[in-house]
Amino acid sequence: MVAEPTEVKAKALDGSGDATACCTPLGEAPLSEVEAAELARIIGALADPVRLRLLSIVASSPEVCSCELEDPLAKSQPTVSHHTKVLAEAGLISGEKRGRWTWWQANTARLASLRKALGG
Amino acid sequence: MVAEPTEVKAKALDGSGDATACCTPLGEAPLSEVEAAELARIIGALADPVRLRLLSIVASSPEVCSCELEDPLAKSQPTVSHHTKVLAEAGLISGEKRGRWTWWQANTARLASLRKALGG
DNA sequence: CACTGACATTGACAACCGTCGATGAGTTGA
DNA sequence: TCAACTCATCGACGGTTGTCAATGTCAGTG
Repeated sequence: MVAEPTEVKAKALDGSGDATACCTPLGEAPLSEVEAAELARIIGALADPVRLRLLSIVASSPEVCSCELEDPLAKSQPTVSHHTKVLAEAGLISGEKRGRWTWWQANTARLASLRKALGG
Repeated sequence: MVAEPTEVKAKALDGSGDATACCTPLGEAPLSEVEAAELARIIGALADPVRLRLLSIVASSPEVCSCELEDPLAKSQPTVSHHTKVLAEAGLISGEKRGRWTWWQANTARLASLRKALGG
C-alpha cells in the first residue's frame, strides 16, 4: 500500500505564511523592531555554512531527498534533519513526505522576497 | 588642531577586501565549504535584529554618527560599538573617524553582491 | 595641562546554537 | 507479522553570541 503525500511545515512570517517580503527594503527607512525581529529570524536560518550548502544543493536540483544530503554535507542524520527543519520553518525550503522519503525543494519566491528586503 | 580622517576596518572576504560577490549564486550550483563559510560569515552579521535596525538606519541616511544610534536602538554604548564593528568587519558599513566622532555609511555595493549570492 | 566628550576594548555572565548518540514514529517489502 | 529502512525528536554537551559595567584611548577645549 502506498501512502498519500504529506505536506511538511512552514511557519508564519507575515501572518499569512506565504512567501512575500516581510519588511520595508533596507535603505528606504529604518526597520521597526517587529520587522527587524522577523527578518532576523529568516536571515538567521541562512547564517550557517551547513544550511547554506544544504540550500544550495536543494536549489540546484528540482527535488532532493533527505538521504541525499547526509553524504555531501558530511553531517549526521539528526543534524541534517535539524537543518532542514530550520530552513523549512523559515520558509526557504518545503518538504513533502512520500513513502519513506522526504523530498525537499527550494522556495525561490521566498528567497526573492528576502533579496527585496535586502534592498533589491 | 584637527586630526586627519581615519579609515575604519573592513575585513577580507574574497581576498582583496572589495565588495564583489563571494560565491556562486544559490541555485546555480552547490556551494563549496569555503564559499559557504565566507557567505555565512557575512549573512551572520545580518542575523540580528539590532544590527538589522542599525544598518537600516545607516542606509537610510548618507552618514550617521555612532552617537545617533544609541537612542533609537535603545542599547548601551558598548553594545552599539560592538554591532558597528561586526557590520564593518562584514563589509556592510564603513566608518570614518573625524575628530571625536565616527561616521558610518552603508556599503550598498556589498549589499548588492550579497543579494546576487542569494540568487539575484 | 587638566578636563570633558566620543568611542573602543575588556571581562563576565546568561542565553542561544550546532552537533551527535539514542530512541521513537511511520512506511515498505518479504 | 516482522525486519529493515527513512526520518523526526529528545537529551546532553561544548562553543558561540548579545549584553552591559568598568576601563582605556584619543581628540578637542578652556
